[in-house]
Amino acid sequence: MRRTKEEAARTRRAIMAAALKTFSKHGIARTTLESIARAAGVTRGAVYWHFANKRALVQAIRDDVSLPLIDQIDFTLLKQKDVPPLERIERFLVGLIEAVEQDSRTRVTFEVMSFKCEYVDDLARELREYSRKNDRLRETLVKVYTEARIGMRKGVEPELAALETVTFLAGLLRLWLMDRHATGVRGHARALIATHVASRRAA
Amino acid sequence: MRRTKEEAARTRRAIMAAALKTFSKHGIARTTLESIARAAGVTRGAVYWHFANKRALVQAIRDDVSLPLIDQIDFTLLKQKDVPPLERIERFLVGLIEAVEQDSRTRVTFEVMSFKCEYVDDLARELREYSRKNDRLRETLVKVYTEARIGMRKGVEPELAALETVTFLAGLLRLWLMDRHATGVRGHARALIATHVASRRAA
DNA sequence: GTATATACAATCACCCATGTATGTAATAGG
DNA sequence: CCTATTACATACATGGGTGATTGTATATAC
Repeated sequence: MRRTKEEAARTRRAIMAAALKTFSKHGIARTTLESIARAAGVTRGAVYWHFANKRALVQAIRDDVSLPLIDQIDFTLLKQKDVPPLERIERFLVGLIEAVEQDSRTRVTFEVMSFKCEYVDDLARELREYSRKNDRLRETLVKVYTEARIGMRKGVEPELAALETVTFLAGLLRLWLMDRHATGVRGHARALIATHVASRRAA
Repeated sequence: MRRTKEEAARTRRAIMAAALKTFSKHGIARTTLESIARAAGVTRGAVYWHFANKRALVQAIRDDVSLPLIDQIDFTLLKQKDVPPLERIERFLVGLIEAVEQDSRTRVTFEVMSFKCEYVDDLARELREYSRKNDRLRETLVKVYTEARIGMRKGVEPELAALETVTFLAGLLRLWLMDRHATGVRGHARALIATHVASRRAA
């Protein structure tokens, strides 16, 4: 029963959505392609048609949220020259939190990648990529902090400040995702970000 | 061939060591009890004798490093009343980094728990426990920061400062563990910690 | 209009991990 | 010195997932 190209694209998205949901419930490793297919209302044949294997599926889901996010990051940090640099950094951090707050697909994908994924064998390279992304972000932040140096406290080196912001972001995202009942970081994310950025500002 | 109690304890430790090594290579999910047994020079019978199943093994490995670490934390932060509070916090952070730097068992265990473990089904409670540990650490830090208030910059609330330190620590550990080739955070951990604590100090 | 590629479904063969049950030798306890 | 328990090894039963193959109806291209 061959479907229209449009219908095929829809089943592809349905498989990805079902996979994400199942990954979130049972983790990537314990999720079988059969269960994904069932959740998507298709058979394993369809899954294997659209994706070579589970790893390719994971990759597709991952890219689906991370690629547009990266574009947005570069835009916020580098292109908005009319916004003062420190405020650009604050907006960037707030923007990321808002992304996971508002878009459930982004949030759940991050949850899966953070807590329900074993970075091993073939997936180990994903971790290295993540590391490189962090490094590129750090370099970008160095530029922005250098640009902002006039309004910053003395003794704050752009390199260290950038590294600390990357560190802060990594921890913030992790704790935000872990705080399911909003008793900890979730309620204070914006205040935390404000404090973090404010600690660079000159008095 | 029944062994002495001492020998039995040794095989138990050998199994845990072999398991940790294999978990680190292939992740928890893809590691079979058979491969652990082989790596430890025993059979699956021995593994099942000492541990009910894989989950119990993971739990044992985890507790083996985290329990003594927690004791040390409380001591450093609360008992050392002769050390000024902000310095206690710095020592605490440095102490954790030194623990993962110097003890390979601690380091690899953290690596496995951070990047090679899916927190799902039965293991989901481990994540909640980790969350609670973070929360207790936050409360402890609130006390220390309150004690340190005299020497701190104005406008720095103990609650937010504590939350930010927990956030910083989570990110620091994660990035430190990810930085396998010591090109990023690993070389600057102490400087980062110093900067973080310094950002609370009054000028 | 027909051929071919598409978008799946259905079936098959295989391996592999788990849990449990049983065997066994030595040791610790009395 | 004797017995029950310990500390494993060995053997067995079972289920479940994967990848590949085959089948098939229908778009789509020509």
